[in-house]
Amino acid sequence: MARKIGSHSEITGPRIRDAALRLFARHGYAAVSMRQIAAEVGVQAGALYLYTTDKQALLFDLMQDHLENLLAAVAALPPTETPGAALEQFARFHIGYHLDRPEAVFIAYMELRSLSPENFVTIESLRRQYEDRLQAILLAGAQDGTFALPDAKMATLALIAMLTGVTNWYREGGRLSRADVQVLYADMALRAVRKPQA
Amino acid sequence: MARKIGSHSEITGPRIRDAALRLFARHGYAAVSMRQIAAEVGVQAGALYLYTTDKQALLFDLMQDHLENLLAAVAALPPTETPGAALEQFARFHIGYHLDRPEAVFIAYMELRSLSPENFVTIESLRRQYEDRLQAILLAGAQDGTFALPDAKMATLALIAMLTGVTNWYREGGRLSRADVQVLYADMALRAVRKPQA
DNA sequence: GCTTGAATTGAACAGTCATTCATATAGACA
DNA sequence: TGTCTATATGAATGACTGTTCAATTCAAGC
Repeated sequence: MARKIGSHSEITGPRIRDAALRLFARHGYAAVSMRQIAAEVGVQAGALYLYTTDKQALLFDLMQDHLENLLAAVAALPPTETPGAALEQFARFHIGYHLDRPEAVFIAYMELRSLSPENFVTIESLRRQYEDRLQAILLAGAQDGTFALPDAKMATLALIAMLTGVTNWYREGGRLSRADVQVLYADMALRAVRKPQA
Repeated sequence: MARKIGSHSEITGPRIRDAALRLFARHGYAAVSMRQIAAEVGVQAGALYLYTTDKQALLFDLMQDHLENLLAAVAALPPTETPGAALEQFARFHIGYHLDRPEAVFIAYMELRSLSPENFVTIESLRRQYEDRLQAILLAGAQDGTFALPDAKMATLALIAMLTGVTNWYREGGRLSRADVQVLYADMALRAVRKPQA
């Protein structure tokens, strides 16, 4: 059989990426075979190679797309008046964006070790760009006295770890709503770095 | 060749577990073959099966041992006077213990999905027992007014994610010493949950 | 109706996988 | 010195791996 009705490149391509995203997130890159991905799409394994050069490229493209979208989204946030407001905005954005894409987030943080060395460099640089946005907020707040930070880099990584951790347990329809979680995490983040009242 | 000088069960067994721990942490359970583990130990793949029933049991035993040791260690901490002191002690313990065993920690948090369903239940229960210790501290502090916690369970998970994140970036001999990191993280954890001065 | 070409198949390739087992070895004990 | 046995080998098993490619199918354009 060849081209079926409604089964063109524009459809199969995204479906392959969707399936790979889901399977990589659930079982891990190494544990997923090209045949499994193909089966999920309803296609033979050979057909995947019309849409990706190899398995590694499939992973890399997923991670790169995710991080570039993340960077574009954070860059499009409206300007804020104070470092405190900026941190709150960042925390809420981070939580919201990550809760919308748990699989992509999971892969981007967990499958770094599955990348080839060259691909790792590229992805790591994107990830650092994102971290730098938070770090800039923290540094601005340290300068104007809003925040008390013995070490800005460490605080950045600590906050990102805390905020990203939400994807480990949050379940739609659970006890807490998305808005609840956004408010509570933003609040914890602020308290963790804000200078105590003198 | 058979038994070499100084190569008995009591030596080979631990060496296999060490090699598996290191390789699983670096490349992931699915990406590591029994032959790689055997090669690391300097033995043929078949010999591994004198020490483990299969690859899954190897992973499970590593995780179970780690978590049981962790629980025993946290249970042996000296008693504290106040919830604030307890949280500080817990944070410092968590950081210190985890920095000492980055590989075991990494595996215990990352390879949950590689466990068989029955094994997952066992490991998940151990993990929850540990989280419950932190949650008990937070609840005690909420009760006596030390902490301000809209949601204790969420705060527990947020703090653990933050504290555990240290293993992602800490490197021996880097800019910050272990003691630095312990102090700074404990401080951030306390500030994140302590009731603001009225 | 015929040709073109994109989309897909399905078989094949050369490895690697976890696991098993008959066989061999060497240290311990008699 | 000879036997026993824990320890290990290395070959074999059958299944699965990522990837390639000639052959096939079918929708669209003339």
